[in-house]
Amino acid sequence: MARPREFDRDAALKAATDVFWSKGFAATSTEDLVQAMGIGRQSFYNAFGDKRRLYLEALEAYQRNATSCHIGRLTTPASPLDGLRDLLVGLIPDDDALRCKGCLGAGSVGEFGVTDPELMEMRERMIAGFRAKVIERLREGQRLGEIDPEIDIEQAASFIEITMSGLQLAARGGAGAQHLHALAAFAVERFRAR
Amino acid sequence: MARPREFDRDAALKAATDVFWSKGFAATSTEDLVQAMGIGRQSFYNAFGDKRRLYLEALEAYQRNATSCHIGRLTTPASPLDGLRDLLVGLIPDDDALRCKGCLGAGSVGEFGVTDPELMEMRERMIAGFRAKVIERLREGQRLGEIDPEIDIEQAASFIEITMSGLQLAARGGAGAQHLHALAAFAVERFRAR
DNA sequence: CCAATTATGGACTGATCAGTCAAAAACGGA
DNA sequence: TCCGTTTTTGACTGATCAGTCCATAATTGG
Repeated sequence: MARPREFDRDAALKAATDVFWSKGFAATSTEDLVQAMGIGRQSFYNAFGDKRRLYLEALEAYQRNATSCHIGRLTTPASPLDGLRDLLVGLIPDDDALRCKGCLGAGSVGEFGVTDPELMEMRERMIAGFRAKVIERLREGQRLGEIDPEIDIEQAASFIEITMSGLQLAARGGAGAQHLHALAAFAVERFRAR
Repeated sequence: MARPREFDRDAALKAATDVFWSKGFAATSTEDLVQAMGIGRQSFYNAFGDKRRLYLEALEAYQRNATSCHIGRLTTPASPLDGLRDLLVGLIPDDDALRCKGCLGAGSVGEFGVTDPELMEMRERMIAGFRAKVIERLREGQRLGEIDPEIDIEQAASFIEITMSGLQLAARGGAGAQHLHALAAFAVERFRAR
């Protein structure tokens, strides 16, 4: 029907995601973006709307992928406690350049806080399914006697969430992989029944 | 000798701190700042250098004050575990508007990551004394039998640090005061000897 | 091969950015 | 009172911001 686009939309989105991930929304210019994406300015606006829409789309895709990876690590091991440990340890890449980018989702919370309703809605939507899986695994852990039976599951789930945030912010701040891996294991160990 | 300045430098710094705290560095314009500080543009540059220097000065004062408050709460109670709980619970203001600003220090880590050596140096300088106090209190807790003797103190201190970050990021994201207070208590309870 | 449609490249927009300049104003010391 | 020093005020700078316009190019269905 018409001229097809010359660039790979997904690849461009990925490139844009990396820029937002490293620099945040406000510090990223549209010039930064079109440069990194390797496309023209008009193609940018044609394909992605505007800077804000692109950010939302990048964040959504990032979160969807991240959540899926998290759930994979959480649910793969036979032992629930192992699953929780894999979840937390897996947040922290060994590669320095990657690790010190932190988490785009956490960055978004830090940058926008409660000021953007659309972002808050996205966060809630993304967290719900993940949290349910964590709760499931925690219950299983208690049933198997791995996890302290006196622990409140809902609170434990929230605790896992803030531990994830804390780890990711520490990673963004330059903390070492080994240190953070040990810390992740330490956190999970606090749940073990004795 | 010369014309004295008409505005209160400390008050202006406080006003600027609030803007950076709410909006972050990049999203704050110098116009925002002079507006909030209630001073003229040239007075701004005379008294504070430039936007970046002002940010550094605001962050330094903020951190110094915050750290001092943290140490106060940590060390006041007779029981080390109570001190640790007061430390974490005290991070979370009841006032919604204040709480959802989160922590300027955490915001700075999120915004700049490892990209700014001067900020990293400041972070390390600020954390050192505080961390020492936490370690002291943890040791005391173990000596008194309040804290699980099998816990590694260095890791526990790091764990307290990332829990603080996690709580503050959650607060910035809009989490409720009651919820976060309970979570703070939950985290400390993971240390208790049984 | 033409018409309709979409993509592309590059110039362009007004707004806002951080920071500066120059002149007037306000003070203390002589 | 007048001088030297600093603050204040408001206009101004070039750069960069996000986003648009338009002419040209490439494609497919008819």
